[in-house]
Amino acid sequence: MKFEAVTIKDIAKALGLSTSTVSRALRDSYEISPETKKLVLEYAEKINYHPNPIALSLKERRSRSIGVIVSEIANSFFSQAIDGIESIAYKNGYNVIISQSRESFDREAIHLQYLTSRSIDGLIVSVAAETKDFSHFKELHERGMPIVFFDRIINEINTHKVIVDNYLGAYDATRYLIENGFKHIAAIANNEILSITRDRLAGYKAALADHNIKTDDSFIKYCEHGGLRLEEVEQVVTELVDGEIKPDAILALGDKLTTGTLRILKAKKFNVPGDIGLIGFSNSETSELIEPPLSIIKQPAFEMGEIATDLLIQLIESKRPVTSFETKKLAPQIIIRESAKNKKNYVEF
Amino acid sequence: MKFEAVTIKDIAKALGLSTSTVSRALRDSYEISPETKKLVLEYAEKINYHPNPIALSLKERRSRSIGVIVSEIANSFFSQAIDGIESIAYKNGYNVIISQSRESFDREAIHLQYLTSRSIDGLIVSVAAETKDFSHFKELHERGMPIVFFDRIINEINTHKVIVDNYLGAYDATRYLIENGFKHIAAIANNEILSITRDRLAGYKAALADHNIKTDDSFIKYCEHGGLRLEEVEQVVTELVDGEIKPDAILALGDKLTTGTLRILKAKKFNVPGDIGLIGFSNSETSELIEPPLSIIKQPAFEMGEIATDLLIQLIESKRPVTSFETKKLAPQIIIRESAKNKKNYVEF
DNA sequence: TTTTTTTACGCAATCGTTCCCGGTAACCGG
DNA sequence: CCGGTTACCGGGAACGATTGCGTAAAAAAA
Repeated sequence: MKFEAVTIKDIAKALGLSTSTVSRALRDSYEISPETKKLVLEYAEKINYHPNPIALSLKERRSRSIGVIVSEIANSFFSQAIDGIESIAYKNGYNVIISQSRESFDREAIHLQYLTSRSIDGLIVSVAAETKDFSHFKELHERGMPIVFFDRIINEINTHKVIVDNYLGAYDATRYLIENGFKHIAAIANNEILSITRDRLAGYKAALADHNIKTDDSFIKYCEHGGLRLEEVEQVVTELVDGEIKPDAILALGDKLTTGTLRILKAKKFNVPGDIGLIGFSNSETSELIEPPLSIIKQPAFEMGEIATDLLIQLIESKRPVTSFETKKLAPQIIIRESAKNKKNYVEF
Repeated sequence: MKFEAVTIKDIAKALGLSTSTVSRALRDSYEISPETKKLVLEYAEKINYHPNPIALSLKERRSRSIGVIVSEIANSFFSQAIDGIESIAYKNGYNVIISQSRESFDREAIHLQYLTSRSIDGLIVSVAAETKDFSHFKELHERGMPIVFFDRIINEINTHKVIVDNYLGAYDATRYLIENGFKHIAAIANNEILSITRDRLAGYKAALADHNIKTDDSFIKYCEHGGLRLEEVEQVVTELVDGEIKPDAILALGDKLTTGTLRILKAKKFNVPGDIGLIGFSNSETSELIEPPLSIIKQPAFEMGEIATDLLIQLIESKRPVTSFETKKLAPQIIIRESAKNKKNYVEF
């Protein structure tokens, strides 16, 4: 399984030069005569020479590759974000190594270990739903690994972060529901410890409070694995609709939770929004094709990936240690469709 | 931005041994005494030594990474396939470098160039819709690069391939439509040159022929970019519904085409399946939530990714040149829902 | 005790590049 | 003609790991 072999040595030998000269000629050094440069360049072109990136990595002690850890690739939000990551990385000559935690702490730790042992230059992470202990990230960060968090961030680690205004997204969505006549609004959230859960629930509660609605803790449900398993969504939805006070609307605080909730509501033969209104965070490409057309809080996933990667590459390529970090907060996009419209305003598609 | 530095030399120095001895001790060579081994192993463990994969790659002339080229990551089919690829690659200690052609021939060629210059050990490809000239793949393959094609394959190159039975999928879907009373079935396909287009259209035509329905060429429409741009879908759908004979059902032969067609039909206020029935290839996670619940021909994307990766790794790690190749053909899954049900059998969800 | 065989380790080359030192011309001013 | 630039180029040591070969000391055989 040999594959090509043309190295700087081959050029040197063929042209009767030393490897140093060839190397310098290729890098356009001033101490090489124009004629020699031309000679080398032309010959290199002719035999289709390409510098061996592995040898370069070894020499420069950098791999020009960045690691990415997300919960799952086959999720609209993350695949769009990866799209953004990949595009910026490519522009800067980096490649991207992706791994999936599937919301599991153990898998996350293993992949983290694996990635660092593969000598990556930096890391982009959206933490797993299960993760409550951040010491593995912390230790790595303290040892000097550039890390950028996005979406699900960690306050305990001081580095660049990229998020949407989760508070605002949840606040506005909740406000919309209230202003459209929904009175009993339940929330289905991810794991309680997650940054996005905290921020989004805060927005939800604030909107209720601002409209003089008392927050009912039994109206807030958590899914440990972020709805990765439909059973947990079924569990909490069942609890909600079987409770003494049935909600008339649900705010779903995660991609999988939004479609999952709709799935369960449909299975239980509830009319949405007739019986229960629904709005949720989602980056699904087909949200408007869904029945009923889904009201969503959409994150600029592609852009988030781009920004995170830009920040990471800045970190990696910075000459002196970076001490001041920023948290980029982008605006979510709220799209109201039938699933969150009040019965009296409801129009058939 | 220094990050760790513990090498075999550090161990050697600390223990007063030579690097060769340390290396051999770590690899459990028989020529090292048990005591020395223990010493080295324990110290390595203590200072958290990990072999530098880049140095290894240089020495062994292999990078343990595989390249993947797909049209876009943020597409259910491909993200599921990548999921499968990633899982097998990870199990075998490979990492995966992903790039997107976005159906463009030029981007595909550039990425191919980039990937090979990054010294990958092998390649998994689903070719871009635009690609009519396969010489870049051919040349690479002839120079010894292991390649596995999946989904959109190239007959001209003799290597492992992984596909679904596209003929069967299209045949059965068409047959279903016919048997349910649809008479004028149009097909919307990808670029004409694509393997999946050829196979799927062949299945479509065969089903029509087997039911004594004449194939009408004006009923077959092509989208150069596989529906990546909604305009091209709009264009062909418009042509179909404005034609002298309006189809009463549409078979969409690609992920983006299926949802795209539905989008356009809805925009044009057509009732599906009342006015026009619809079935298509799709791996969308939300197909049953869509209005109307979408009938789909689903590919085992994850499994395809797994198999392709398995085959590729076999190729890479084979001692002697592989000369006999196989084309794995998996069964598509046909899921019939309301969008393809005849009016008279149609039941409201 | 001497010779042979093991045992256990070190030296140095290698993978493809870069880059620090030199070194050798040619050239120039005085 | 000589010292000093300048322009060009080569040698060889890295980067981190593996590995063939050589060899000292210890163990076994004679």
